[in-house]
Amino acid sequence: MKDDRLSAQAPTTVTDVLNHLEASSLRLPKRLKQCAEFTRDNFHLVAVSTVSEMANASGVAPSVYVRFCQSLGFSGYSEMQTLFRAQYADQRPDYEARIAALRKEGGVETGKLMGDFIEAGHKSLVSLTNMEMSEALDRTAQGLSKARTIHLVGLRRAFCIVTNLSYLLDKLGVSSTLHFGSGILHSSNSILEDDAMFAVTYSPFSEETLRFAEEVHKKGVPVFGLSDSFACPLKDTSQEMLIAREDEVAGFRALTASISLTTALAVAIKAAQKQC
Amino acid sequence: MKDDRLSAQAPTTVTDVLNHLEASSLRLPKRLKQCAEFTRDNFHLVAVSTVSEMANASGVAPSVYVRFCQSLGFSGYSEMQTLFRAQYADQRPDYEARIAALRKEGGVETGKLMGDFIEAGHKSLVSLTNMEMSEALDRTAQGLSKARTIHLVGLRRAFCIVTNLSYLLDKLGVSSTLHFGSGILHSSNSILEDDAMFAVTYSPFSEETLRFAEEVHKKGVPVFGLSDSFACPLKDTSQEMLIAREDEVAGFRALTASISLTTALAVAIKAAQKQC
DNA sequence: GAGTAAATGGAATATTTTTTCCATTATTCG
DNA sequence: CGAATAATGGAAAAAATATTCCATTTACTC
Repeated sequence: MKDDRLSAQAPTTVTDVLNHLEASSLRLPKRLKQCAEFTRDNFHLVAVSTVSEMANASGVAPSVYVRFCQSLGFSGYSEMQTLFRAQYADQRPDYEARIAALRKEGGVETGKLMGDFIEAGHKSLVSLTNMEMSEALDRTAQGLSKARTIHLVGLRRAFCIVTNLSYLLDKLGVSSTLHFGSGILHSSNSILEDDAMFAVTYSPFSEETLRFAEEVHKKGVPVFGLSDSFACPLKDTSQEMLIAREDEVAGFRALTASISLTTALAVAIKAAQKQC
Repeated sequence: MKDDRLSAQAPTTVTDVLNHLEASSLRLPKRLKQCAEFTRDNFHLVAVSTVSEMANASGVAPSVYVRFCQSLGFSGYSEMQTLFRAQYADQRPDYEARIAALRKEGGVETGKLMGDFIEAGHKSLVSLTNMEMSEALDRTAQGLSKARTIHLVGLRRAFCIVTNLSYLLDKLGVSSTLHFGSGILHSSNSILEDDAMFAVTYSPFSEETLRFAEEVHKKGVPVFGLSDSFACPLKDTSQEMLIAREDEVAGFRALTASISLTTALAVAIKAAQKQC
């Protein structure tokens, strides 16, 4: 608004928009400021909301929200929304065009790669969204919260997940033990009856993890599992099974859904402990 | 279509829809099958696309796509889209209502928690989407691909990320060393001039990681950094800096964006090596 | 404190999007 | 092979959504 040269041309990336909001929100009039603040804090809603929804949520009239978009340099809400929607779409024509330059300079088309992984991440998160999993997470948290110590097991790809869980539980003051390295099976003596186990394994499932879980299960210790598929044999030894289906890019799967799920799990365990 | 009782009432979760698609897609007529298949593979697009877009992408007329939605039990496309959009929105009225039951039974409101982390995940991924980061990732991959061995450093929260990267690089046949535990500083003798370092630290930044990176940098070894903020002191010692801003839920941050970014990085490094 | 400029909200309009309808084409079954 | 049923695509109608316009309010300047 202050600088017409800047606002005359629309931002070309989401980050541009956010930076712009950060910079200009101070000297904006009341209602436009409300738009700027709400949008800054909830920018992920632009792609899936109508102007009216954004305007209501910001506490302003739809016409004001449109004017807000225009003050950012867009022709209106639709144009801004298109930018925010672009990242979800397979076809990113604009994006592709801009990447072309990179490719010519001998780049490895990394931009496309990152876009693909981001898209896969969104997909993984969407498929994580469902009631049954919420309820399973709740029961898992309840079960694990009763344990004296939670034994964390996961090898190879899954190791990163239990590593993260171990850090979080430690920070939250929940007692846990991280099992790793070869010969984890031999450590089953250290697991007592009032403990619990959280085992993670992805397809192709780790024999070692499965056998460890089985052994512990036979001792009467409750086992809780996380995997990427319902076909995981952990379901036979687990009291409760969490599934995080991860979308793949060129044969590689980022653990996006798993890390969100287990972070939520850590907080839920703590919450469940507090309640007792 | 075959069973009117089933299709008469709309699915209430995204997973319901996907399961339904899985089950019924075989015996569907040609065009509806196209809709089912495209939607199954690209369900994340429903929230951000118009019928025409979905129809075009499926290779059918808009009217056919609407009929497809109706065959799933929805009144039309709009109703189906509302379901897919719900998970992005702060206000999940329907969802909340269903969770209420859980809460009463003494649950810890875990369902809400998981929803919050999923939403935060989407947000983190959205803010990761921008050109500059794509280009920085590309340069980082190029730089690291030239190293004899990549030294991975990250403590506490960041450890999970380097752990994952270590696994991926190993699987890809790229030489790397994972540094961990106390006294990592002493291991700097093992880092040679034609190596490179990838250091990860999140706010509040780990002194140990920063000093390690600095020391290695002084030896003339290229350092590449990943953090959650531009304020990270790693930028002074790093040749290139990657930023993954993570959204928080109740003071906790899931490493959603970081894990997507580093998974893409691993693949990009391999791609860069192949090219030389 | 009056006059001017900017900001605002609601209503009217324009545009886009969804949905229904129907004529045409394909498929199934006798 | 022909009749009946189902499926399809295009176009018209309906609905929802975005945008503009303007009267009113608010803030600022002198």
